[in-house]
Amino acid sequence: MPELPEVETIKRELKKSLLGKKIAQVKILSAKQFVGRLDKIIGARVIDVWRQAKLLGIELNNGFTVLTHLKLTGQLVFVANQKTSAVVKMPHPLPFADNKLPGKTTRIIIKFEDGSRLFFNDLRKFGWMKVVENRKLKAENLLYGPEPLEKSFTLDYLKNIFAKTRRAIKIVLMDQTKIAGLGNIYANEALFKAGIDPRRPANTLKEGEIRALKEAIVSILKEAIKDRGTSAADDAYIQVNARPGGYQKKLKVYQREGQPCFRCHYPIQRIKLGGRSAFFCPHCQK
DNA sequence: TGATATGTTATCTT
DNA sequence: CAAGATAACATATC
Repeated sequence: MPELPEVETIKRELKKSLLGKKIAQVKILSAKQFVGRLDKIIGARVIDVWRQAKLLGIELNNGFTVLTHLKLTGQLVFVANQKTSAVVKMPHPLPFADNKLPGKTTRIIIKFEDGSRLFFNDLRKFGWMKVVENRKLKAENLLYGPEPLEKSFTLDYLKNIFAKTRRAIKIVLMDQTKIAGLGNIYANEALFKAGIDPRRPANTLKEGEIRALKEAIVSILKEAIKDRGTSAADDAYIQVNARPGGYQKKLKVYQREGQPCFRCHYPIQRIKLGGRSAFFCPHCQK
């Protein structure tokens, strides 16, 4: 599912594809997933594409931004200008989208003046697109903690937030108001790399463990971005060109229940934490 | 067939 | 009241 590295990958590709393009038409096939005034974006040009946490912003030249959250199963696929607007057959299998564009999970289509199209597919309809005036974006920004790949993500900050709660460390890692962009895949992977049991109350972590965890988060996210994200089993995530990412080959614990730990060969366990699956090695993670 | 998975938010509980 | 826990959302898959 799209977490920080996946949304970052989408952002980089979209920026290359969309900069300067003028929105000509928007087809909304699932009304509840498009929020705000459509007339505010027709005729506007894309001047920037940015990411905060798992949120994507497409900034226009008229003071408005199209915010997008992919939630669990959202996909953004860009198809360059074609002569006709007929259905596109994709060269690579498209998870949950019928391998056609538009497909049965296509919810919104943004058409640009040059004939190119951006398809927003979403099997489960949890994702959304929202037209927001730039000056109202600050309210959205306040919802998120520091970005793990920016300077504000310091050891002192982590020591501080962990000391204040006895919630399980994995739940704190996935709390977007504390740290921006970590979801189930990378929270599990980072805890394995740092050798920390996901159930540990956050306020019991020692300074050395927090340092190791911080280092694990940063190195794993960087590596996953380099590999253009994780397209795990039954996962909707694909790149803007519809190809899968590559980091699923490097997963150490996520979706590996019952398989041997790469470090000690003990079977990886799966438990429920806060209603979500936690994968870990009981032997290597204390 | 009914449980399961998933990120976020709304709502309930402690 | 605030922190923490849980339900709700949609829908294909097993």
